[in-house]
Amino acid sequence: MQPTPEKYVLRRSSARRESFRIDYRGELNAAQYEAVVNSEGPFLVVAGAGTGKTRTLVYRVARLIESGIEPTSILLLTFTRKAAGEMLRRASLLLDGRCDRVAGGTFHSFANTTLRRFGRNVGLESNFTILDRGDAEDVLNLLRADRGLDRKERRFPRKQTIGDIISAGINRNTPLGALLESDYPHLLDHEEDLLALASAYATYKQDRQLVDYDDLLLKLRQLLAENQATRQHLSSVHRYMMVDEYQDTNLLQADIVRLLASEHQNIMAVGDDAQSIYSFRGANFRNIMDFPNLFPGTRIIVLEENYRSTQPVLDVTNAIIAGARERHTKHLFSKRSDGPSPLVIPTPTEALQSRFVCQRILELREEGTPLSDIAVLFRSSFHAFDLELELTRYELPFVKRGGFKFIETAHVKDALAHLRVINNPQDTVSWLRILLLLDGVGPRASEEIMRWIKSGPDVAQRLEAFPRRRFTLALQALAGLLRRVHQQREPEAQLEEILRYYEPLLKQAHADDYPKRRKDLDQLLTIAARYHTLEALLVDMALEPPTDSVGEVLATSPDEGLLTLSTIHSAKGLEWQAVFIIWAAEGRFPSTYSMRDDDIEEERRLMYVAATRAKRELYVSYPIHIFERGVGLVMGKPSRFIESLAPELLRPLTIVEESDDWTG
DNA sequence: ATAGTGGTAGTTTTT
DNA sequence: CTACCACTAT
Repeated sequence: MQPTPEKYVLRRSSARRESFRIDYRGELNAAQYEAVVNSEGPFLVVAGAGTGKTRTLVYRVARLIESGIEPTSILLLTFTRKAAGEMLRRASLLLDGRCDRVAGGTFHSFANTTLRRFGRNVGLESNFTILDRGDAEDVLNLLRADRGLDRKERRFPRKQTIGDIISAGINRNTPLGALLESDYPHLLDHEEDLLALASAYATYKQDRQLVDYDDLLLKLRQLLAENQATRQHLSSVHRYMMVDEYQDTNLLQADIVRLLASEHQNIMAVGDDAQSIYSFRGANFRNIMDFPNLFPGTRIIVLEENYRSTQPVLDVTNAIIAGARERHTKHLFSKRSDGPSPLVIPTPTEALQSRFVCQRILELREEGTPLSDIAVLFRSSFHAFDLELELTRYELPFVKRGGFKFIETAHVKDALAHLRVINNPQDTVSWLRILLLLDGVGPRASEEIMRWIKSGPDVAQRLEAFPRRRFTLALQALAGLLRRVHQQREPEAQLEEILRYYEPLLKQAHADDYPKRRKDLDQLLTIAARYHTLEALLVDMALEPPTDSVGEVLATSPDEGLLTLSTIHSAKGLEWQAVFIIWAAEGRFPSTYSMRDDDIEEERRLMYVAATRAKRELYVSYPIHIFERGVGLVMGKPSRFIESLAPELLRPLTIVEESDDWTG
């Protein structure tokens, strides 16, 4: 063991300290200030909802740069890339354009760029392909069939379940056997097959330069753990690290953080245990409390003054979280005491719930709240279907975030598959998609063709030379396409070639709804036009696919901003003047699928996240009569999270329909 | 080996 | 409602 030399830190002279352009002391409260001006060593900032967490991070970035630190040596890991971009944009406004040069993004996007550069050390070429969840399931399905597991007497779990299990094992750092015992005891019979399948899956990907979401993190950790030189290099490059939303990171991500900070320990984690809502991705709200164990000597800063919401709103959110089984760490308070009482609105039916929301939004707009400052939040994407129709009738323009992803529709995946094999000819997942589109080609023939093209360098040439006459015409057309695409430089032009080839196939397969699908492809073309390399396009489609879908009335009123409809998960970190939470009914929220103890606790935190999005007005509604498919009309019960709240906190509002006759 | 049909079970949240 | 399975006809 080498003795580590003791360090003596030279402080910046006070003359230098006076020269900061930003008045940090004046613009931040004491706790925020402490988090902003301390740059050396590990910090944990426990920041309640609306306590200026983002503000703190933004000012800290500015402060670091103003202190003379190279922007590129700062790494800001956030939950979405959008969040990182937003923060850096704000920092740039605050200070100057240097802030744009800060490295920022999600764990996954950071892993992606790092592995493209240094992945060779863990067996990855720079052109690896990222599999999304659907692709991963396709592979699992294939392997399951190969092993005859689909034909067993005792039914083997569905591909989605298999994917869940394998992914959970990785993200929770738990061996499959233990995981089955604790979470899937009914599948213990299949333990051996599942283990074999998991390892076959890993080999399959490794052999073809395929990487799923979990692999991005797994390989990055492996790289950092096994390759000392790379770890030291990366750690020295990223001398100042910040991790946002730490409560939603998992053990694998914690490992990565620990390794990345190994050279300097300059790491600030920011989060709120009460807002941990991603356990299905392996996050555990206790992880954030483990941070000081990961980094001995961690200083903890707690932000408790809420700047977002009025006290009446906070009283409700505090009451919601007070019902949690485990105590959380903070009690929020606000200086904004004025404001209307939050309301709970039982509506006779779902249709009336939608009408109530629309009508109240119209009133809010007349009272001067722009649509862009109003949001409707829900547990699950489909809860908003009825409301979407009603909003269209009321001509209220909206964006919907979360839920449906056009990237996952079959036709978009088909088109992208053609681009993907250009980038990585070993991408058999995409080859399979492409080949199955051809007339008379099924799984067997695809398999044969893929084997055939693998054994030669020029794919197009091999396709044309495939010996079975039956497929010659189709394969020649495909080969021609590949050649034309290769001649194009811009992703947009490449995609145009592909669509010219793919359109007839699409028309044939989906004669009925062809126009609708064609519109999605036009959308894809518009997106592709924003990119100048194929790789960048494909990476973004995998890691940050477009999730906003815009309501149809958009065209009529582009200027006045859009109302936001959002799942609560996608609303994380955002805020609005007025927030509606719909479908706050037992069975929907909490969802029927989340009735186990741990799950219920997370559902409660989810309700907390939803309610804390509101600055001033909060409306919680649920239908009394619910039409349940297959069952008929049932009585809706208010969500347990709001039912127990005192009427002084959450004032009940009764819906009365205007009667038709005016006689009386 | 593939394509088409008919019946049935499952139906959240996201990188 | 749709994705998935089993089955049948080509």
